[in-house]
Amino acid sequence: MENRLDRIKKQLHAQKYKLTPQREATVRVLLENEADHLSAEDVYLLVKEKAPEIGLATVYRTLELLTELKVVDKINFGDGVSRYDLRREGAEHFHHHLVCIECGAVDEIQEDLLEDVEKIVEERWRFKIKDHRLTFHGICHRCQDKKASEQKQA
Amino acid sequence: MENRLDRIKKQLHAQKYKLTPQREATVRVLLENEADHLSAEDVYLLVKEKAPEIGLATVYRTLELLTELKVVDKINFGDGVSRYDLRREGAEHFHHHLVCIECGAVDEIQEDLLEDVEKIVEERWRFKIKDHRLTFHGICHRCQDKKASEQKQA
DNA sequence: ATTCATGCAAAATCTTTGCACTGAT
DNA sequence: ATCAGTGCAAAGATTTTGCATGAAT
Repeated sequence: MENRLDRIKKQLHAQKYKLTPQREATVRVLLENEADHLSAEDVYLLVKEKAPEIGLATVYRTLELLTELKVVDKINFGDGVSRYDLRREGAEHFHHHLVCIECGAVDEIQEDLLEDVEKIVEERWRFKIKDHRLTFHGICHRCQDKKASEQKQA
Repeated sequence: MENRLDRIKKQLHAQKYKLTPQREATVRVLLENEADHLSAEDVYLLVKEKAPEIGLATVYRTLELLTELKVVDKINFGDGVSRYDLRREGAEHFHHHLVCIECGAVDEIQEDLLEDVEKIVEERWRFKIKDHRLTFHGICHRCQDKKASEQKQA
């Protein structure tokens, strides 16, 4: 964990930004909640637990900065808010998401899976791909199981 | 064009909704600007040209209704606004988008391309896919050409 | 009459901005 | 002394909601 924080610190320094206590607290929250997909408000509340003096605007500014540096990716699942997701280290591309329309859970797919598709798109549409967003909406395995056992009950 | 309007009318009636003049004007705007990716505000301004008495709230309510009926898809390219995109008739899945980070143009890919990927996701993650969103961010062929000719100039 | 839909304005959200202030170089 | 970074409050932008009115059955 410390390693990743240090690495992020270096990324900031490389662009002449400082890792202030507020920024560090924000990054720590992101690292500690990597599996979640926190909104700015979510991050704010979590940071506030450890550093109560921080302002929401600072969180927004930090998240914007981290997005610029590609430390996090800003995503939108269609509810009204932006969410922030840490990039995995060494990940070439942004990972994909599975959004469950029953329970709202968001699972991640780290595998690329799009290599072939991207090759086709680059060739056939002559489009130079820099980034992508892929989200599937459907029913997660947990909700499928739950339904199946409910069927059995009846 | 009339055919599609009629078909949408039937979809509304099937769910006990009426195609009011305001809704019809909104649908017409969507049909006439199918290539674009209009925000609610965009739609509102275009509808207003033909039916100046319409209110913005009605446009929002109509777009929400059309989204529910899967006549349009609501998408978000990361700027702060939702955009509304007509589903192609007979299209099994929502189409994909190419967003140019230079000029902002949004091109569409009607081809599915994801069949193999979806099969893998359904099997390996046991996720029942109902819908998807795939957007590539990069440089469109027009901007690539522009850059190339500028290079030649210099 | 009843019901659904509308227009308008107000409210609710989410996000950004202005500004005075602080802290590190 | 400078300058990036911060907190707070205000402003902005987008979207939703309440309510009186209007249209259609």
